[in-house]
Amino acid sequence: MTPKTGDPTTPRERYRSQLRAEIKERAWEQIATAGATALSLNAIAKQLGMSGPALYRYFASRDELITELIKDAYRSEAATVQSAAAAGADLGGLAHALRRWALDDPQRYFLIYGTPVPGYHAPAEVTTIASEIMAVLLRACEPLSAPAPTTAFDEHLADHRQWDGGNPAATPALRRALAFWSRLHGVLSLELAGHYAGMGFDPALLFESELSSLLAP
Amino acid sequence: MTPKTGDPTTPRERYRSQLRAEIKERAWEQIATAGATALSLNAIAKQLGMSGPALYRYFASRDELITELIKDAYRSEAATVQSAAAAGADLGGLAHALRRWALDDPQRYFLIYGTPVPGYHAPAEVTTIASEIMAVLLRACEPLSAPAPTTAFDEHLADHRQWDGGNPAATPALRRALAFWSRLHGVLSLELAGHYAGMGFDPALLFESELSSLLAP
DNA sequence: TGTACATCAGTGAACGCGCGTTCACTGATGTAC
DNA sequence: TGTACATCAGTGAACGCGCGTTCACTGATGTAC
Repeated sequence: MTPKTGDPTTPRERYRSQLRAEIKERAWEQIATAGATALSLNAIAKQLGMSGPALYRYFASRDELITELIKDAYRSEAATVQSAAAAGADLGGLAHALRRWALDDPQRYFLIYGTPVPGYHAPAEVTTIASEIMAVLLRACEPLSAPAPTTAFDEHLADHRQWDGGNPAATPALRRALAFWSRLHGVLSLELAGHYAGMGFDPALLFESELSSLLAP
Repeated sequence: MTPKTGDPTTPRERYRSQLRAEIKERAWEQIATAGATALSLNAIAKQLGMSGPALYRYFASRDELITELIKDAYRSEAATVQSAAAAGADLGGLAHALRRWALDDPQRYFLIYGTPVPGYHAPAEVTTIASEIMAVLLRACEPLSAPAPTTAFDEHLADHRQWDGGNPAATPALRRALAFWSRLHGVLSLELAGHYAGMGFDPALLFESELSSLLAP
């Protein structure tokens, strides 16, 4: 009957992880409102109706909180793409899932893909998750690979593929996955930052146009 | 002999604009080192060997300084693309010029294309410069437009082109310019933010690959 | 079931910091006669 | 050319602010016998 050590089901531990989650939620709200650099522990505490120092029971420092948020952002992106793939989505389906994920919370998107902070190094776990995401994209690219002429970039890739985790994919699939990833972020980052705003067309249609350029070249 | 009012050649005025320029230079150095949000007037003043309040002779506030830096960033991008075009560069030449411009100072790139600050609205001049840049890209796209089949996005663009300043370009050229712009920023933003870092291939070759996808589809 | 003790959440005061910005003032530079 | 005045750059003190973080402490919750 006695819970094992570390079992997260004792009342105290449930309360702890619940409050941790609540702190993160408020942090996301703040980031959405004023950007990640404006995130303040004291402000979060005030919103939760408690004093600033109380948060130190749950996060060792402001930096640890932000690191946790970054990890969560990566995890949610990975979960999005993985569950879409599990539901049988093809490359186009993944693209739409990723777009929805990005539009759902632009500041979460920018926490990963926005302006890098000089000197900041992401935790190791992030690299792992990023390559899991790439692996899903890569798998979705394989069935599309036609026997197209090999490019100079293909040859380069054949010699430099530290990133596919020993995936036996052909280099045309690698190239397509990289193009997919890049074009996707091209449209998304410009759209989310508002750079299409004055132009009057619907970014969704540009997204579709870029997507179709990837599905059958 | 008496200089006209506002003539920037009196010693005092030359000194003024020189010191303004020096302040901006230090500001760029700070941004490159610690990011734009860490920019501090007091720190700049200290680097220049003067007291903090002295800077208020040259900029009304921290916000005005940052706005000025953003404008300068846009101006330097426009100058880059315009002088390349004036030197006879085609679309590929413009792409390389833009890439060089971005790599030359990543934080300057991110000041324009990085994480947007919620609530911040760029000054009107910026919109003007942005559309000048697009106009150059558009002109470079026109000679490339083949009589390809019209897409759904083409039709949409035909009805929504507030952004080309009355340019009579055909919609295929518009579409190509938008794809060019988006793919360019896709590769550049991912590269400059270090997202290709763990992958081991040369981003320059991916850039070339993406570029060639635009030149002759 | 009740008592004695350990664990832990949260508080309030305090520290030191650096920030943007204002203000009255000094001293040098330029202008007018 | 020299004197009287206006302009303007830069200083140092000061204000108020909010930040992250530490520390000793209170009071509630859980644990052991």
